[in-house]
Amino acid sequence: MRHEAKRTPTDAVPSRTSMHERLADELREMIVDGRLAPGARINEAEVAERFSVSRTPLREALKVLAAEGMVELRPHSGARVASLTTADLVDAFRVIGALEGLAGELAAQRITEDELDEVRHLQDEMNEAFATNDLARYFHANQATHDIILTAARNPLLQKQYRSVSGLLAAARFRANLSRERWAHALKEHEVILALLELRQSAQLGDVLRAHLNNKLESLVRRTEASTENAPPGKGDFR
Amino acid sequence: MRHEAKRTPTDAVPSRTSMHERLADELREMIVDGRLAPGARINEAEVAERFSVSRTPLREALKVLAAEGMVELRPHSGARVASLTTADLVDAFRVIGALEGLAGELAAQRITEDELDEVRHLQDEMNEAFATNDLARYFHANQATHDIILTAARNPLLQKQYRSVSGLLAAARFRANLSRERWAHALKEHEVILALLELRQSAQLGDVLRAHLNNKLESLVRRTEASTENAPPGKGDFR
DNA sequence: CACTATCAAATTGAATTCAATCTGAGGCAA
DNA sequence: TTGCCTCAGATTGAATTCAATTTGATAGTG
Repeated sequence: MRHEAKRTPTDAVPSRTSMHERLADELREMIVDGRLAPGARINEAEVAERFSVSRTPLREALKVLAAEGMVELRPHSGARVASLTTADLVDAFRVIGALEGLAGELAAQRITEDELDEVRHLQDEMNEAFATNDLARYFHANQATHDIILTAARNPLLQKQYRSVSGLLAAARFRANLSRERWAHALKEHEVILALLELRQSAQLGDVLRAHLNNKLESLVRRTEASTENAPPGKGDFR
Repeated sequence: MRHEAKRTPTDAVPSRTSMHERLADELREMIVDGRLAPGARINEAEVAERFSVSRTPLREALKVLAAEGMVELRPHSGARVASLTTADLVDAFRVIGALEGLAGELAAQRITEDELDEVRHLQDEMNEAFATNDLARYFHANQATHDIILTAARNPLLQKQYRSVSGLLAAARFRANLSRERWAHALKEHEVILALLELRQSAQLGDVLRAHLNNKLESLVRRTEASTENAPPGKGDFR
């Protein structure tokens, strides 16, 4: 029955998502993009004040982030942005590898022609980035590619798990600073990935993606075993 | 008989873990073992009353469980125990497969002799269970085996992710009711698993475990495509 | 000087209170 | 009857309040 549509005052009305969810999203973003550094203390009163909410929904958000591993909660002490040890990083890489392998297997079966086109385009972009030595652009196109694969897998749970772990890695400010050599190698790997997607070789793509991530891991380990760098504590604190 | 000077120790002592954590654990357990059925409504006041706490920590626990996918929160309506569609089940199985494959790869490299002994013992137990047609005992030994593998992988993040997804499956009351034939097949697979663990064939074990899970998935799909069974709503509600 | 004990201020944990929204039973008109 | 409307009670969402614990500064002691 058609009744006169109610007004939907989009900005006067309390958003349709709950407070704690928006807070969790916002904080997660701040952690992932580095505005909140690993180890940084999170003072409930301060953050609540900054977001103009009470501590109640903020604490709910912190609990969720703690469950995701983004923050550490110590009883009666506060919440801190999680700071991963090198071992944690390696663990996370392995899990990401397994998940990305599965994503590849599924994507090879399910990717659409449109999505394949996007991947091809991103492939070109990565090559250009390599030619012009534009690392940032390469990283961007690289991540976009993996994102398409993840989407093409059509498995929401996989997406959630992947993004969760990938967020942890991003928060750790891990940056695979490529040698020119490894960069070229990665490009080759991406060619294979695209080819296998086009050929819809599910199992092989899974293997290649697992290997791809393993390579990244190896280079990470090699780099880290020399320099044990820690994020300067207190940086990015809320106070 | 002496009168108790204090309340029962269990609820008087300020436990080391926070309230919301214990609540989340308790509720998760209730969901996983079926005391709370999929789709069951969770009334905050009732549950809070039952656990003798205020709604505040309970709501925190519910948020965490929602993030894990164990409950669904609808704004201003209540929380319900998540009820997975068949598609969700398939998705979860695939993710579990990927994670278990990784666990196998790592376990093959890291399992201790003691742990191997445990696996051997459980192997015997599974065989006996098969001989005596004791399904419950088989399931138990089977899960214990996978648990050892997961432990032997020495990757806490992997463990967390695995348990999270595996909890979802358990909550869905999925039960691989084995035909005698598939049961025998599964036993064979377990022999291979043990052998590869002993031989420390990492990659092969990964493949076998992924295949093992895929087989389970296939049998699930085959069974489900005939009968679309839904849990009776309202069963196991808190009210 | 190093080390410990102490205690007020700061901070977190949880209960209570208040506000917003939903649900469902009954009334009413077609 | 059937369908819609209304409104009170139930329920959830968030703020506030109160209690418990930690922290850090300070003073005292060997």
